Amino acid sequence: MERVNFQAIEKKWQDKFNSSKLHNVDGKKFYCLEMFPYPSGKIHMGHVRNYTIGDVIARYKYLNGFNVLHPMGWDSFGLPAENAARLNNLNPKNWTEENIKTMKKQLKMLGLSIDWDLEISTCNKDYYKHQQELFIDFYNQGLVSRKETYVNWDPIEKTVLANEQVINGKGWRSNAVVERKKLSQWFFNITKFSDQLLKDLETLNGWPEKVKLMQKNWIGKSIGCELNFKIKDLKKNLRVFTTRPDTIFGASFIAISTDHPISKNFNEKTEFKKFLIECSKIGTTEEALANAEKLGFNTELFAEHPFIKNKKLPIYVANFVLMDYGNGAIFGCPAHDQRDFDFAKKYKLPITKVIADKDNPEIGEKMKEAYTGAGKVINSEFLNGLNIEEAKKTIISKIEEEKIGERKTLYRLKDWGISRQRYWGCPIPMIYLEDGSVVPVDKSELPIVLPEDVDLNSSGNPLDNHQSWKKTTHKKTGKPAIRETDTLDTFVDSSWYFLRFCSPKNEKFPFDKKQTNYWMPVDQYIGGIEHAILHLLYSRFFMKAIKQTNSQIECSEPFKNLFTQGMVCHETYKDLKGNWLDPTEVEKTSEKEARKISDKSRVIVGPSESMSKSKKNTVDPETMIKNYGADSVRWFILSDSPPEKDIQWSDAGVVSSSKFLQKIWNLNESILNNVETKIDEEKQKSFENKIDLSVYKIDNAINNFQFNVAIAQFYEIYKYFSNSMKSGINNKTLISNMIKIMKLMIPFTPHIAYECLTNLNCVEFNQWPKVNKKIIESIKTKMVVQVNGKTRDVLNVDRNLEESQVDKLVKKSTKASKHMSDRKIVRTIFVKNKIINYIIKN
RNA sequence: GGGCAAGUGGCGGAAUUGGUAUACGCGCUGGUCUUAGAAACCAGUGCCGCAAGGCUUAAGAGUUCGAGUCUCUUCUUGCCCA
Repeated sequence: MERVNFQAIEKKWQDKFNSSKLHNVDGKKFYCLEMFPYPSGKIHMGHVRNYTIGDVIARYKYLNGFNVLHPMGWDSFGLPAENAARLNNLNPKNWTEENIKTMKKQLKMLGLSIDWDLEISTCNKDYYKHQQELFIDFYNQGLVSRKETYVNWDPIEKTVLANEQVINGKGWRSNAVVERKKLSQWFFNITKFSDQLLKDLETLNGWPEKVKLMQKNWIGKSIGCELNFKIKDLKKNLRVFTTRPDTIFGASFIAISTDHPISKNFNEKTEFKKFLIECSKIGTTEEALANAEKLGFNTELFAEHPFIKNKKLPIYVANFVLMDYGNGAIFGCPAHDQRDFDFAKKYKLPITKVIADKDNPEIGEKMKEAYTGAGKVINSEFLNGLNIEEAKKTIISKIEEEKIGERKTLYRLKDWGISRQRYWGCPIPMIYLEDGSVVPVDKSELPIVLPEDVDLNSSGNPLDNHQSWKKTTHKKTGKPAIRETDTLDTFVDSSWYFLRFCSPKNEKFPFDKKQTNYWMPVDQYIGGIEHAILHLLYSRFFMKAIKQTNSQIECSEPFKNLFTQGMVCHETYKDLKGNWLDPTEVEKTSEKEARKISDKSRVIVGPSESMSKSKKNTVDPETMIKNYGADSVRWFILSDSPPEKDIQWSDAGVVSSSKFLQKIWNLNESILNNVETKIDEEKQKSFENKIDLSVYKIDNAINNFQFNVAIAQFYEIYKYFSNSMKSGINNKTLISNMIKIMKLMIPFTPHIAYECLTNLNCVEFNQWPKVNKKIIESIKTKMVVQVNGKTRDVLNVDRNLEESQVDKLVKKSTKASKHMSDRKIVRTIFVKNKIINYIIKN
């Protein structure tokens, strides 16, 4: 048999793929989109997985008559370009463009069905010009604001990070401990859409529940109320927010944040200064505060309980109260909040139980921990006997009645800080006038182009250092002005790229309304779970903000269906000195053992982890494609695990994929050279039925994103097909059924599939085999025969037989009847086409 | 600490959604071919048992004619949030 020349076949078909589109003009539209890559240099296996999954869907939909949009672009602004440029003394633009060139070539090697005419790159001024326009639109709609705030300052990247970019108190990219710094920053007012972003999650039926839940928690809606506590000594009211107004009778102290205005009164006291130093040692993240020991400073002030006469609550400044949530003040109810409980124990404050706990009757100081479960209200005068929800309603009405507070909904979601003190990003189109006011630049002056002659080696923001670029004039007045030198967070770039793909060449507008309304929303979006919150939430915000600024856009949710694929993992290797080793430096000697190829020294085999450069456990896709062919790589990455789960990369797996494709190739060859034996009508019919059943199963599997299951079907059908070759089936039938199978393979391994189809003289390639439901209905089915719930026989019967017919067949078979012998049948359970179960008595 | 997933052979995993548990692939074992190896092909491969048969989906209980699937308890792992 001839060996497949993967490289030659792939080259031939890729030339065709690159100039063809998945357009069926009469078909229903289908927008298939994978998260676009950051052009870091080379593609990695994660990209291969992501884009292969997308390609299967795009090709599948196309073959089924859909008019498919399948674009690709580059998320090309960002810090790595700046860092790399500095290291190599290059311009970030050149570095980025080189990477794009390489990666585009690599993506093409995979045989993806991408329409490269739609390619966009966010660092291109043709793209960011429109982004600046959108920024101005948002500004005019009141969706942009400038605020002086504490920011998360990354000391390594020398930039501001969004809250979401701080992970465990460290920068998401640099891993440096984040500092607190006060700066004036630009914000998108995403919180104006908090409720809508939350509510519309319910309409996203095609999203994984997990992602929706994560977004819901991130938005963090909590319903509660604000209420005033009188402080007699200061002749002031202290306003607190609580989600548990039902526990008001259990209040035993008040705690305020260190940044609360009242705390400022103690700034001069040495005791308080000491306390502040103690607090600052703990750090600023919510996590650190939650885990830290609860610390308090007694102000020796007292607040009056609003419902218990003469009850005075001591006011503490506490380290676990945050100024930017609610009002920076809470009432402490130790019996029903663990933090309050810890605090009360430490400062010997009273603990009053106001919700009955059936399982733990202890009260007061005898309680071992706070009780946060359900129960009836006790010790609470007019609230007694109510459940928590009823009590909340009652107490809030009472509070509103007495005009000491009101119902209030609070969100955890914060406005989106978008200012970055970096060079390689989209310039913010704002200017500062001499009178101190800040205005947008005139739209006719867009784009505000990034200068290329910048000094990246001096410290600080290169744009701020660029004197001639900074200086400009205000178009309206002709007066001198200074440009904003911050650039936009790169998450802004990726928050609307999917809209730009609908009309990427439109010079006048960010997007053509007609095209956008036709293609949007994205029918299938595919990407990593790591973007479950940030990117997806920002994109949803953008869609809503754009709909608000542009009434002609109809879409309000950008992604109809979302699929989040798992990561690609590989074993990790270390030498005896503890240095990471690349898989290419290592040879496996057994399941758990390996040695270094160079000096045969022992290698420590570590657990399989997500591929990363730092652990050196990466596998280069290009090498794999060159060794085994793109189809083999695609086949393997789809076959070994369900796409939503992590996959273990295995070289043996790719080898076996490529072997299987070779077998498919051989099977095609032998069909073409087959010498017919005597035709057996019966066998021929059951052969055709079996293939039809496979069409159905594979079609089903693709629809459910079970590519691994679909591929298992291909293995089965291959075995069946090659075993049936010599058993009385005519050549015409063999060829027409092989054509069906090859068409089914197009989405998975397009090159070899199209090549085989050509060899089989297939006329119409691009049509998915019809799932023949009638034939599937007529195929014999297996009937399970059980006695007392235990399977005793399996009968191959016609479909839709009635109980009596099946019963006759069972009685004929000895296998099952011997288990019943002469014993009495008490009951028979019959499920059509599935099972018959006899219940017998001894 | 809270929330959400998940736990099936030596490994990755499948199970028509309550109806034959272990499909398919990897690995392993034996065989054919070959001077040898590789490749290819054939057969076997959950456990106990000569067999008939019995047992088996993290552990334990429950619902059901029937449970990997539903309910409860416990354990373990992963992810997210704090």
